[in-house]
Amino acid sequence: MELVTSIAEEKHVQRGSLLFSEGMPAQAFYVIVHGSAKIFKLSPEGGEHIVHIHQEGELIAEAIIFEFDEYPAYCEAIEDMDLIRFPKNAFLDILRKSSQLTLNIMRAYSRRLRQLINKIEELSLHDVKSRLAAYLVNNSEKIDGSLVCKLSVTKKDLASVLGTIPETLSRTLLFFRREELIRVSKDEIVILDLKKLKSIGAH
Amino acid sequence: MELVTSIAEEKHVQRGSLLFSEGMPAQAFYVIVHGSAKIFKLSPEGGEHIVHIHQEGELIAEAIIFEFDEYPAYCEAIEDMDLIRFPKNAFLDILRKSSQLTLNIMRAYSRRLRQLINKIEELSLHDVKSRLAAYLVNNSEKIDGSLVCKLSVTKKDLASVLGTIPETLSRTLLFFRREELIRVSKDEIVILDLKKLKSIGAH
DNA sequence: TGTCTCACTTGACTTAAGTCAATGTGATTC
DNA sequence: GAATCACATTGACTTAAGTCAAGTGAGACA
Repeated sequence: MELVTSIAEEKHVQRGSLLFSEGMPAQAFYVIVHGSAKIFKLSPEGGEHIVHIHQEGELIAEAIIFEFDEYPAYCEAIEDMDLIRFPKNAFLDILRKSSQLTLNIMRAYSRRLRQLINKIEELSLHDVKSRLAAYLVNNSEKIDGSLVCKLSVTKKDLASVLGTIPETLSRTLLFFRREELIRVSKDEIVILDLKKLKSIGAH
Repeated sequence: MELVTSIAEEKHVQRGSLLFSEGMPAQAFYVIVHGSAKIFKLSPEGGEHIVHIHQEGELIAEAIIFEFDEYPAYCEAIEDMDLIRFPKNAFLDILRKSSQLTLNIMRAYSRRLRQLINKIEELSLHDVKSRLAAYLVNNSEKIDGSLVCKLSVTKKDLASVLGTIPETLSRTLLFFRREELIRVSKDEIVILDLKKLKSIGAH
């Protein structure tokens, strides 16, 4: 583990700028010390689709260790980020010797795999109403008696995470509001009827 | 590696029967020696969505090594299968000692991750026409001068792989036929205009 | 050989969700 | 405080793709 620290470098990325672009030579992966970032793909028409949003403490692009010569997507800072950078080749050398470390990374892989499989299930099996309902249920926390879903990203980004567009998200939120399932304020959504949301989320 | 062989067991599964079901205790993962299988999820209405189709030589459910106590999806044999079964706990013990093996497994993980990310991109960024076109382009092989996509699965299953339904697949194939991009026979599709298909696939 | 059963196809209809366009809102900057 | 800019909302319209239903074709099995 000391070896790992010895190859690590600090890095800072400002909100709105790219950590890497799709197609760039992939020479390093990162851990977020502070801040957040979105991983996204661009459609030929320029529409972006967010594959994942990374928060503090998470690994970014660790898949490049084995598989990729180029980054397979874009990564843009949502907030200013402090990062630790791990050069790929130096890291691989260490991996060959260590064992517990590889186990930890594999655990991270497994988790990511599960998330992706769930996401595929959502996209192909459920409509936007269900996807939003499931998101709200899974991302809410109890704050003095009521369930609240903090909007850590803009609605535009949330739409992209859900595999839709801002207009549709807006309309779906409106629908939920009219049904009195939620109450929406600037940066949070209060859940009024968890049971109904859950049943919509399960479709 | 001899250790690994020592914990392995043979297993046979007949076409149409389940290797495991979603929610079953996950005590082992498998390698396909012969045959093929589909990994799928069920919607509440009973519709199935195929997440992946595994062929000879591939690992099945290796993600359960770390992450899952229960299988996260269904697995059904498409053809009769000969398998090698690896009990999870015995395998984990070996992993802790070996290093090259973990590297190989991680490489498999990375590959799977990339496939899933591509699939998410496809589902959320592209329509059925593009998805089918991309599938045909990526799954065809040159057989005496002409590009052919062997249908190793039924059209029903192919539809599910593409995140759609048989009716829509049928119509889309009809559309491609009318445009003279492909010629469809019982169990294979001949590609007549690769360039146009590619441009549709890229959307 | 017929019939049973699937897989597949095709048609008519419906609908979820996207596009385009207009307008509103809230934060930042000069 | 006015101006700007991106995000957000809402309306009118379009369309891809799903549902439902009817019909075709081909292999399996008695």
